[in-house]
Amino acid sequence: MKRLFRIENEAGRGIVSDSCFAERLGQLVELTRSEIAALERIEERQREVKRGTLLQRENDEVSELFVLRHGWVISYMMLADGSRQILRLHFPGDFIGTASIVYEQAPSSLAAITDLVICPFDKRALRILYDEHPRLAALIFLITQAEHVSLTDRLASLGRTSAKARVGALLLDMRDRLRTMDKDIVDSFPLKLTQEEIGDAAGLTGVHVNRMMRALAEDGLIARSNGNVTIRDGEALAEASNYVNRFATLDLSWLPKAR
Amino acid sequence: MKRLFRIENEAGRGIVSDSCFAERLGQLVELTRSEIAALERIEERQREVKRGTLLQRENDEVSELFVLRHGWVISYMMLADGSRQILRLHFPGDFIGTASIVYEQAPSSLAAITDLVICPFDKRALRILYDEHPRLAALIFLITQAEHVSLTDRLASLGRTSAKARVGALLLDMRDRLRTMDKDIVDSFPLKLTQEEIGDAAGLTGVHVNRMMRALAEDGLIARSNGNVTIRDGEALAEASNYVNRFATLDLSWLPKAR
DNA sequence: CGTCGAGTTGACATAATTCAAGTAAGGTGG
DNA sequence: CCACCTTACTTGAATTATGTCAACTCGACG
Repeated sequence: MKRLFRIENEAGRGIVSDSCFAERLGQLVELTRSEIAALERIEERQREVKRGTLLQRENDEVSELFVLRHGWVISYMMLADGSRQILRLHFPGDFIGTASIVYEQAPSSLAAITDLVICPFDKRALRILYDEHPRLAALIFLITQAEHVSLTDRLASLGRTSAKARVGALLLDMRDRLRTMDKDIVDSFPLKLTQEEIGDAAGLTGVHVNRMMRALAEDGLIARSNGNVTIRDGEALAEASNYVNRFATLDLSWLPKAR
Repeated sequence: MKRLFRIENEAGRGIVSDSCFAERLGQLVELTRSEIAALERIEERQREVKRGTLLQRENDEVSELFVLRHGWVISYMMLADGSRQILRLHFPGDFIGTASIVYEQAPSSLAAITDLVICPFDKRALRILYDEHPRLAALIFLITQAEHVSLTDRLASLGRTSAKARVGALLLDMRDRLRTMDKDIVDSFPLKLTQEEIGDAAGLTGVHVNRMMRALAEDGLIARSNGNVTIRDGEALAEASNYVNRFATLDLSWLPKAR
């Protein structure tokens, strides 16, 4: 039997239902029974995906978006000269593929960095939410707006900060976002990306990422050991990297009433 | 008497009502009478703003968003070292300040590059749209998603393209976006930004922007005369700058029915 | 007529890339 | 279980793109 009501677990999060969407949206507000039922109805069966798989290819037709349940995903664009820009790292709980809501052809590719579990959702189902569960539609809007602001921070990072700062900001962002879903993570986490991938995210070469991570380690700001990164002085690193954690305070006050 | 029905004017756009919002959303779909009435009800009186005014200051409390009716606005962030990243240029028809929907404190500043006319709108009114006019809420979502994809293109531009390409892409973006609202603009437009401002948008210094614009002119891709820019070979410039016009095709098929 | 902001240009400094070579680590087949 | 192969990481030297600093021009404006 599905658990339909919010239960506080040790992490302080509500476990709401088997639905990924309900799980994600339930982090922000307490969902009603009818909202949960609606989400379960429109959600397709969850799918397992092997590491390295391309979930979505740039310019291909798409009509699905996903909630990522387990694993890491990157979204990226390829440029004419063969270089790659990683637009976003996606962690468990994230909405992915939301750009396909607006375009029939995907503006970016999505690739599985690790084995995944994803929950697909046809974008046409959004209409049902807008018609019958306005609060859920508003929550999805709200999440995508927070993503927007986060992207804005990255733009400033690439446009106006040093290589060292860009790498530092990326690491802090990873730590904070992983921590929201997994309270076991405090300051250490497995860095599942290659240095080249970090470079493609930060607008640098892999070689230079290597030097910058070394430099950060020498400064005592981070430590590395067999694939794990530890933030040793988060305050100083945030200061040096111009990093702000945007996850603190979302304004939910304007949301419509639940139905 | 207000004109409530869509009328095709010489530019092929529907003139819908005195409401800025209705005007903007009416570009995408044919609005119903009740939708227009709802927009007019929640929209505050339009406001004139002098060039140079700060509409919104980073970290200040905000609860309004705007539609820009006339003039140019920039949104930007300041970094700790005093450098500035311009996040977005805003032209007539744009929604501005949408990030404040999610946060109580503004994540970025908004400044008037020219004299403006803006139409303010309290974010709490969004609730009314979600409750009573789902299609309008969905349209706003759709517009912000298109903005998101556009930001994504800029990220790739800053992260992975040369200074010349960044300046080229910025100029093409300006041309295309100005053209959507003003059909008189074909390939020439007044460049109301200083070279330093262009630099702050492209992640470059003003001095280097100067050199790159000169280089683009020498290549025959653009021409400049007393504050105006002309795109002389848009195809070649787009090619060289890795620029794609994303305005072509928004997918409206999933929108809920009008009320 | 003088001042001020913006654009222009040159010389020099520096950050990041490129190229190249070598090392460590993990996975696979015999 | 070892030998091999591949992939990622590391490091140095040379190169290039972009930034910095400083001086000069030009036009707008009071």
